[in-house]
Amino acid sequence: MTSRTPRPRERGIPEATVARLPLYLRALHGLSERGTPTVSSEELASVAGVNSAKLRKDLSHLGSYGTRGVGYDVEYLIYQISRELGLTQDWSVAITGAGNLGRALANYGGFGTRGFRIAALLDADPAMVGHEVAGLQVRHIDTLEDVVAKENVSICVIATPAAAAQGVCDRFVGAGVTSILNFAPMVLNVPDHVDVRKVDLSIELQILAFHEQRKAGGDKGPEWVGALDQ
Amino acid sequence: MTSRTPRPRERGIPEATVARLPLYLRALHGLSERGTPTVSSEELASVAGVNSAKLRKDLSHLGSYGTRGVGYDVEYLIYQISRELGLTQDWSVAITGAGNLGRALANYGGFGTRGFRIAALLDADPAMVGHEVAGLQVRHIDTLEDVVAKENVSICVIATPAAAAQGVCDRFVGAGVTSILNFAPMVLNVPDHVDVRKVDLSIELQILAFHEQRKAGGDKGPEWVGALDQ
DNA sequence: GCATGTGAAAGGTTTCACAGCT
DNA sequence: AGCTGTGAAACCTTTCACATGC
Repeated sequence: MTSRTPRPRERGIPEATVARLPLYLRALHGLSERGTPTVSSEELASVAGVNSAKLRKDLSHLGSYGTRGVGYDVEYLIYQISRELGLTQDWSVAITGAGNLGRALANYGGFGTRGFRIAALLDADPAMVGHEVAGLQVRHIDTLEDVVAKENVSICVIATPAAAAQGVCDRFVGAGVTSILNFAPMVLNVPDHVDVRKVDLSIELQILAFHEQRKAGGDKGPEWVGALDQ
Repeated sequence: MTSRTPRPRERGIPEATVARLPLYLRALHGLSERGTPTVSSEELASVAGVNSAKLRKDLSHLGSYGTRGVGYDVEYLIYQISRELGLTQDWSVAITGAGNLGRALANYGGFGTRGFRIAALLDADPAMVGHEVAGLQVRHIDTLEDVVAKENVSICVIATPAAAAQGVCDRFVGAGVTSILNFAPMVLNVPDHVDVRKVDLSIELQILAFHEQRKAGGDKGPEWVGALDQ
């Protein structure tokens, strides 16, 4: 606990901003492919689905990369955001669970592109081992520590059944992995220095159900709950 | 449209709270299965992975469902949260895209359980139509409007390639759907009264990469502060 | 005694509106 | 003129700490 932060005066980019940078990056790649040289905060914000004040404030945390009266240079901004996110290097990712979801993730195109490399797809089922998925041979979970060490894995994806998730997580953490993306519907227990992000389908559905119920119930006069920024 | 059960504070549950209610619900179901009759905010918070002050504040927005000096009745709280989230009724869900991801979602157990029913799995590929996935026959996307009307679909899941997502989205919105869960890596354009939530793998990875870079980039000091708290 | 429920404080995020630069 | 970058205001979320009630 007590993370004192003695002095590391890192450039503190707000979490909310970090979470939106990938969105801007994607929008910029789209503009880049269309050959657009510069873009205003208004245009970029519109493509990314946020408002322009928020976009400008977000970008201001990275530095002054725009030109007043003109806008932002698309390629330059792509580079700066990529660098900030750590995408100018490649990250090795190990996926655990070669079921429907694991295979879907392995096949996901955007996965293997810029910044990430799938180092391995692991599964506990011997019958699954050796099968080829997305150009990778499924390896047995027993090789986890080997894979992490040899492939220099620093990010892992857990796509196992809930019952197996904590065990797999512990092994990854023991092997030195400090970033985990968890698709299993459960809360993972990890030491403080490990980052966990979770993606939970049923939670998303339940949140939608809540708002849907509000709309259907439409009693008094409170206006729409409306879709906020995506 | 008739008399409703008067609720203490039906109005204005904060978004942040709504997003955590499913977490509490899952923790409570776990306790319920183990036969636990009551639980304190401290215990429940620990299982759900939040701190107790936050949990109490969250629950206070639903009403006063605890007993001072004792805690919360597990079954009663499950009911109250379920009702608040709109899970005491069943919601029909249509999934579009019978690729790897769509099949993974259709097979996802927690999906078909409490509160949600998969009404249809749609795909644009004629070769895919008719195949059985998770006890459902894949139907052609042309039947979208039919399915929404006949099955009373109010929530849809988009698991198509990015290029097809906006078109599918427009058709769902045109058919009257007002809640969308989007897995395609793009920003959907919808009218204000439609709710969109997005799940984006590459965004999650990029956020992890950002933090991973921070860890690696800081001074070399191994700040293994490994406090197994919580 | 003990744990909830809640004002108040602290911290974070979004929006506003305009100064400042091109 | 046009658009960025940014203090300040408004708003939202989390945490604190303790009065309240079983």
